[in-house]
Amino acid sequence: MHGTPRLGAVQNTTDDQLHDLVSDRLQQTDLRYTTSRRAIVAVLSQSDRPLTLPEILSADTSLSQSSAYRNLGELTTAGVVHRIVVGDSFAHYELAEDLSSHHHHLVCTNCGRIDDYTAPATLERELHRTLDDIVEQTGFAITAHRLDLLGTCRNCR
Amino acid sequence: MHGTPRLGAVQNTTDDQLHDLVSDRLQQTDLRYTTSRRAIVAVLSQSDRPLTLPEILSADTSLSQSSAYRNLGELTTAGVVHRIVVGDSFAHYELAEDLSSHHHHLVCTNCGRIDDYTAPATLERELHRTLDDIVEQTGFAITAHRLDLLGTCRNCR
DNA sequence: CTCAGTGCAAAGGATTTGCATGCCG
DNA sequence: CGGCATGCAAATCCTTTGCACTGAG
Repeated sequence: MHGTPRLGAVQNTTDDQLHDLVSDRLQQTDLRYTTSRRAIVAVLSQSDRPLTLPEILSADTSLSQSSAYRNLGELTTAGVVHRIVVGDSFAHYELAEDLSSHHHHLVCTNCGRIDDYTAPATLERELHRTLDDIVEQTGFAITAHRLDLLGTCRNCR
Repeated sequence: MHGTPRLGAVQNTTDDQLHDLVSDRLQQTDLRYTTSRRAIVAVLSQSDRPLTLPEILSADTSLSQSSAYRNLGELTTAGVVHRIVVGDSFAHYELAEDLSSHHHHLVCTNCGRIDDYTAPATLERELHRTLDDIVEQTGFAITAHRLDLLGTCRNCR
């Protein structure tokens, strides 16, 4: 995002590079990169949209619910995973932006599905300009922005 | 928002105008504009930021929890109230945009507080241009957008 | 061996709902 | 009077946590 990118951030990684990077990041907090944590990261990296816990579990049936929740929590703390909360029902999880790429979300207000989309550079540029202004105007220290587009997805129309 | 504004939308209403408008909108679904519903609307209209249920209850101690939840739900269905879900913990509620004005939110990731802010016209213009593009590119029917700025509020710094 | 990780089952917490009562139209 | 509204208490449901067990280093 704006500001200094995290050390080791990458845009296009191979699977191996991704896992090495995650492994490093976990070790900084004395966390092991276990089989199930690796499985979660693999599932998320193979998806083109944020997934719910049930979706993650059914993508890899070897995972157990409570550990998946626990590991998602730790991966989130370690800056590997990003948690998205939209409505009620399940939260969505995706890889952190610096392990994937900067993007925004299309949120279906009918079924809750979330898709990724990348905003045009012109918009992002204008956005960043505005963010700088706001930092000056308000006492707010902005660390991230989120541009969600709400509507009805193709399936629900 | 973009598209046709709802009939009866206003930017600057007196309290009376607001309540009349809400009353009309409720009657269209055979809902009465009762004392407690009016109280909720009054609390929200007097706030310059979205409020949680505990905040609403403490702003008007005559309200009871379950009825407040139920009424907020009905007001939301009737298009009078907008529900904002950010993290876990409590949801936030505000008057619908066409009863207040188009704005976005500064979300404190530390204490959960949400403040309103109005984006510059240039940004909104660019944003709308992008939205139109996206509607064409994806099968997504966009009904609203949400630009949240995440960071740390003045109190938490 | 040690200590983090796992998984089951139980607990938590915001929100919803069943139901008997109250009250507006 | 009839039906929506209310409020208490109980139920829901996603998520977290306690605890005993397992496994990697």
